[in-house]
Amino acid sequence: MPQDLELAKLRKFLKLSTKDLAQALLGMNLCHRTKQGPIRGRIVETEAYLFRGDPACHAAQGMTPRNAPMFGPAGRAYIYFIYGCHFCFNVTSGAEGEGEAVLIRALEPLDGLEEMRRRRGAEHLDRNLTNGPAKLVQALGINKDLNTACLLSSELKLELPRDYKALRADSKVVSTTRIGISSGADLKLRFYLKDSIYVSKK
DNA sequence: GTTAAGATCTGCT
DNA sequence: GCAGATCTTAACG
Repeated sequence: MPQDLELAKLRKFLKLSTKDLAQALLGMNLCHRTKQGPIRGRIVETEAYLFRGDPACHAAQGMTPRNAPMFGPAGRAYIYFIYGCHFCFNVTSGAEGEGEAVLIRALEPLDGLEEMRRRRGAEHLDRNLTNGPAKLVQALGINKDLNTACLLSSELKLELPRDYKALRADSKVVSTTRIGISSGADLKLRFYLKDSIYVSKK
């Protein structure tokens, strides 16, 4: 697909509501172009965090220095540090001024597997390289410098694969409650591709 | 200035 | 299955 057409389609996706975008992102690719070559994975699991009615959202109490990217335009990176040792990566979403984002929770490794293994340290099964929000950040070499980066034009990009439509036609999307939160625990805002073996948890 | 909680992962039992 | 690692953020005094 010509690049400008792909960009136009991606921009359309970014106008979706956060909940719809969280589902639409399943089957898209995330690619980090590093000095060691591209590291790429297909998104298989996401969670939506909403500005209104969602106490688990980082932006639920309004804008702070940390969550400011969530209030900016859709399609940027929101990267934060958690538990003293991990980073998580989100795609900002929703209208400007509304603090919303989609947490990317798991990828299916596609390219740069050697580099992923190196970055993850130990000898890992392929499915253990990127089946968790902090794991995929580590595998792709995403760092805080990429916070607020545009995901259509920076070294870290969303891609619409050629087989996106076909893949989505074949794959069922499951929605469940989100992982690792205590407030807003009843909201079914986690989505994953049903048959993927690369999700963080069934 | 101090404090408590946190959208996790790993290794050990 | 559970505890420990490890530190930023934001709320509170």
